[in-house]
Amino acid sequence: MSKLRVRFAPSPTGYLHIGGARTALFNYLLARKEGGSFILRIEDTDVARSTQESVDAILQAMEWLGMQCDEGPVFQSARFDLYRQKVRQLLDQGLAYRCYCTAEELEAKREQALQEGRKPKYDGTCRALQGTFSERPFVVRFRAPGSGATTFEDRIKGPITFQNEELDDLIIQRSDGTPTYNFVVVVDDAEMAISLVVRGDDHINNTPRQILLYQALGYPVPDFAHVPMILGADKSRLSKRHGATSVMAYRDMGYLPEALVNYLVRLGWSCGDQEIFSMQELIEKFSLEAVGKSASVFNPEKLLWLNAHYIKHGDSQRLGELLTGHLVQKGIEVGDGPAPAAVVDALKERAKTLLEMAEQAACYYRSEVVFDPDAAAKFLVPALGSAFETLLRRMEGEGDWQESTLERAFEEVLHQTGLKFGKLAQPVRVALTGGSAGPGICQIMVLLGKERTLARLRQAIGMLA
RNA sequence: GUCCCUAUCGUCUAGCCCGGCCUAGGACACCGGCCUUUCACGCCGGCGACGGGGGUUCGAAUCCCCCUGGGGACGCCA
Repeated sequence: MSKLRVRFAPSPTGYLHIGGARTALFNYLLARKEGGSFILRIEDTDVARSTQESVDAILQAMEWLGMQCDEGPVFQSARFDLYRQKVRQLLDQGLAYRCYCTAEELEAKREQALQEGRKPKYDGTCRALQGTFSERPFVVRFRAPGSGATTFEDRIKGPITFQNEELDDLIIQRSDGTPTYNFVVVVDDAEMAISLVVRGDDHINNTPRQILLYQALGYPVPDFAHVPMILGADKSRLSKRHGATSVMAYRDMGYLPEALVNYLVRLGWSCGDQEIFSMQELIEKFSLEAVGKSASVFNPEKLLWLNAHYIKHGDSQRLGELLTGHLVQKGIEVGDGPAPAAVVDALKERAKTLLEMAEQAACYYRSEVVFDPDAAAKFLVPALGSAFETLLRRMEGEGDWQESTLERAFEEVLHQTGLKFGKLAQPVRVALTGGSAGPGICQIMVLLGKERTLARLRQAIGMLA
């Protein structure tokens, strides 16, 4: 059996979409599992809409997700000679013909057909034109068979058949001389020896036309696997109005790539009851046989849960570096504050995203405490004045600033003041962080360090008076 | 309108191919409880589905047909 060759072929007309990322992932996983090749091809035949920024954005997103390709990126815009030659070949063999109908005429016919309830396919006006030369601009159409049927065995959906009469003579070369998608995708997949095409199931309708083209060009037909779409909560095609659809937007919102990868692959694919998969495990366990046939709804809540899981179990050092990035984004310098990794250790249980964690972490780095008005009003009450004084004095004299020691010191203060733990801890938490939620009170003091802890205690005493 | 795909809890899904083990399993969310120094984490429990109708069969979530619902395509976009 020959080696598996798969590809991901995005068009550079925007950022990498969540759906595209999942398709790419399926391809990547298969290639790695089978020891095959994963090829990246940039489909930029629409010169007007393709941009370098989009190419960069796609590359960046793929790298972030951890997918590296074995070949490419191959740019279709650099292969126009090849396509032109193939168009020539079909023309010479009479398998394609020139069509002089204008875009306006076609549009009018299409609308009329749709209105009359007919299928809006090309009526074949220029099909029989022979040896007629005209100076008018023309497109090249593929001469599709008008009868018979085209069948293929989809690796996910099973056998699919189309009656050829449903297909029309599609345009393979535009009037400006550039080739169109359905043509180049066939030429490239064949020339690049792609053995399996894994793509979104919105391409199912294109498949029979493409198979006909493979045959006309004398190429072997590859296997196909059409992956179901991702829908929004209202079951319509996933779009911006359902939330972020850009892969990189998730990074900016504080998601970990492993969480997105895990979520995306599990969406439409499963392996028993297992929910958590590392990339390595996915490579071992992924298979097209276990991919579902129906579309699935994108569920942000579950992605969030996975993200929380990976934050909880991730390496603190690495997470600390990522957290620093988010802190800087918020205009907060980490310079003289606690080590980010230590902050991560204190907060990893209570943040679902790194962005959330950055918000919770801000108070350990800012020089000024930002008080939550409700919390301050409730806990920073005058009656606590003397207890705070006692605590301040005890802490001023503490030479061993670490959690276990501070806990003993705190206990002493409780004993002296006769207060229950919660009665003092909560107000102190507000004094130290500005809010009423967070890590253990002594853990906070350690993060803050002696100097800042004392300063904030003094500030609070000032507020109580 | 035509063609194609599809159909198990609100959502992701297991089971379906090889009918009985399914009084349909897991996960997210939600609700309740436990733990607790706050917020979380964690743990325990609960709620909750085979779209409808016909067949086939001793027996169907599982096989067949129809209907309905949902999605996609019908571009000189990809």
